[in-house]
Amino acid sequence: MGTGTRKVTLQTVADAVGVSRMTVSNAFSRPDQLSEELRVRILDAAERLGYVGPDPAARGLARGSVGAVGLLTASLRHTFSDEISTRFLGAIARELAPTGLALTLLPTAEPADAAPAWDVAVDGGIVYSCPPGSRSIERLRRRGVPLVHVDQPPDDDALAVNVDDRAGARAAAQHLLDFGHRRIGIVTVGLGDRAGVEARPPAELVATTAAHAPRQRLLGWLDALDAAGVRPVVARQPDNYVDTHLGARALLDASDPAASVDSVSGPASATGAVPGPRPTAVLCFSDAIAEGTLREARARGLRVPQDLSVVGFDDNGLAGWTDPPLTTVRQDVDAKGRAAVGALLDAIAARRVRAPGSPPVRPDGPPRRVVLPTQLVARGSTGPAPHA
Amino acid sequence: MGTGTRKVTLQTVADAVGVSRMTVSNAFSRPDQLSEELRVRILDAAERLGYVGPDPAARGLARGSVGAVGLLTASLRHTFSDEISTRFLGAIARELAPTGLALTLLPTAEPADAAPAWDVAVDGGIVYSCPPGSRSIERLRRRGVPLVHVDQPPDDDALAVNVDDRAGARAAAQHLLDFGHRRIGIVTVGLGDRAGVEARPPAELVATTAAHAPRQRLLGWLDALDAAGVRPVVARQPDNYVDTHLGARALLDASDPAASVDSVSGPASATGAVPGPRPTAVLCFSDAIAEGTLREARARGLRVPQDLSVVGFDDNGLAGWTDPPLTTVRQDVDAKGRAAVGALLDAIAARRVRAPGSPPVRPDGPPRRVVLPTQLVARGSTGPAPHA
DNA sequence: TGCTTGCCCTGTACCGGTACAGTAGCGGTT
DNA sequence: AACCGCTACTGTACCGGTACAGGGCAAGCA
Repeated sequence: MGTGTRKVTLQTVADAVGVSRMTVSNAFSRPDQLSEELRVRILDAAERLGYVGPDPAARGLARGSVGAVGLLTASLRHTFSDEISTRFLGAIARELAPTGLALTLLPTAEPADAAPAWDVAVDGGIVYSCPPGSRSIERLRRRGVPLVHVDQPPDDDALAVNVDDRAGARAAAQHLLDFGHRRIGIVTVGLGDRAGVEARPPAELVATTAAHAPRQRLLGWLDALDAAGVRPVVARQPDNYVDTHLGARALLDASDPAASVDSVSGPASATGAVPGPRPTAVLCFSDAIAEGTLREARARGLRVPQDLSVVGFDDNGLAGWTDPPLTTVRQDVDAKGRAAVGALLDAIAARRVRAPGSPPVRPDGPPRRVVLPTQLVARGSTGPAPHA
Repeated sequence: MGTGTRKVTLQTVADAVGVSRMTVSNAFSRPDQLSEELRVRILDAAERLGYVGPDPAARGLARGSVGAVGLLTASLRHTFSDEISTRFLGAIARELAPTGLALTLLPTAEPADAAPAWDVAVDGGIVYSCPPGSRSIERLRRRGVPLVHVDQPPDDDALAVNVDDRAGARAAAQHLLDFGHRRIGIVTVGLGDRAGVEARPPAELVATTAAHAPRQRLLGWLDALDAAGVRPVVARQPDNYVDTHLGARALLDASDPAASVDSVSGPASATGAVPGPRPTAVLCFSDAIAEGTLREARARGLRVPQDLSVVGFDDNGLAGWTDPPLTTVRQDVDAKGRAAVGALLDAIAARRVRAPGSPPVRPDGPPRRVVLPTQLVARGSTGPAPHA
């Protein structure tokens, strides 16, 4: 108990038992490398001396792997607010659990860049809804850490897991068209932080939308609408997880029942979105926004789906419980997590056999790229277009 | 490009530039230790050679800190399903972001104990709703890693952040009593995985409930109910995040309108919960369960609050949006996260000045222990007891 | 008896950095 | 000229482990 209590290390235990340091190491990390009897003796001595086990940092350095995978995501605030992101995280955690790997949430922000190049050791990384080219990602890539990109625009040869957002959105829009809707609104994100209605033409909106999912969904909606000659009214929904009705409010505010402009008249009016008759249906970026739209509709005395059809996206846990239950596009978030973790574990394993610090290129076969399907789930929030 | 491409390290760069290894290290980690001109030269050379920066594992070992804090939680599946846990995680992440520290989700499960003592390096840990005495926690504690316990039963001298669940629950129960309710149901978790009504006396239920929050809330409810001589009917809600109505269903199934037993008759009937008249009010462990209870009530044609009052707990994001809006007990999850991270950062800082591997005991002052208040939020889901 | 085999254990050589205590040079006092 | 205090860089000594290639020794086998 003197002041000179040096840190207890493998050596301390080795000396106490009278074996080599290596044997103590094996007692903890490779039980099959020594006799059971000696192992027990060592473990007892360790317990007695207060040795808790190999220091993870040192082990990580020596082994070249640390037992953790990183999650790179733009904003964690964001990630924990959105139900789909959260469920995705949960799926990852669930997949990782049996492997014993930890999940490290890496800060991508790098607030003051002056800060020391903070960097945490990981054996692999999942890049999720993260602006491509971020410095953290680049660093990991160059270091040869296996990365899996999820819901990201296709990068050069990188493992990727994506959802067929575009096809899902297309199906959603087609669903409305099949019901006879011709005046269709869109409420989506990624176009700015202030709610409002877009005057810009759709093509420009696509170009403006940087984030992957919003862009793909917009593309999908437009695929179907363009083919039908329908030009939608697009409203901006702020990236805000409580006021999910603001986009719908802007959309419905913009419609002037007195106006006679027919939005079916095609892409003629170059002025963009002008006040027109109220849409009879709304395509929403997410179920959360769709739910806000339902609230907004109710607040205005609009019946859903008689007066207004509403389509969501994701099929989150609430979609089936709203009133009316939400027609939406389902994505399998669990499958996404499974695929991501699976691919990552494969890549980590492959790296281990090949070379400890080998080049980041993958000479063998094409990079594994998964695209998960989406599926339209028709519920009660959509119905035939009302007679004009 | 030859096969002999050795790993690029500090030394590689040092040799290329013609300086000592230490100087290269400083160029990355302590820019003020060398002239700007040389630093630029070194950084350029590093870039050219493909050196990405100090290896985090090695740096962690040498520095004694890795730039990450751990989150120890019983089941991550659990943690990501519950909105309150999720928001707590978000709050932690938000607090951590400006510090540049990563958040590592440590697996507490240790499935096959035979697995190598998986252990990831962290500078500190937050223990959240985790069975006390878990091996991972114990290991970190003995290693001298600062830990903050959140929503955990008070441990021996450990930093702790708690919420005054008991007072909140007491207030909730008192609120019902003030409305004249005497037949009160409780739907809570932690009593088993099958929905049903408890026959055991309340005292035993308290003893059975191991998890901290469920126990404290139960204690709080009973504080008020006991004082009023009311004996509640307790229903078990499985720890299940989709079928949140099962507890309420069991509770309401158990009530037989024909029976004449009056639960106000005090703790006389030693047989425990017998079919009695339907409760006029329900105390729920969480808002999620309260929401399920609202659904169940509606499905049975019970009006809330005219026929049945419902109280939740937590004041989650949905509580204000249900129909009717939920009376609940608010806890400030953000404050909880802030307090936890604050205490942890203090402890980490304190450890650094004291000694790198000093004893885990804290000789100075009493351990910092925070208890955050709760607050009853009365909304529309509670009202006067109906006339019998 | 001699040779192989396999089990246990040990010695050496790293893993890739950082802390800390110098040392050299240099402009400026006294 | 001796002394001082700076700034800029260097050398050494770790940080606490693990991989891998032996080496001693008893059992198995011809």
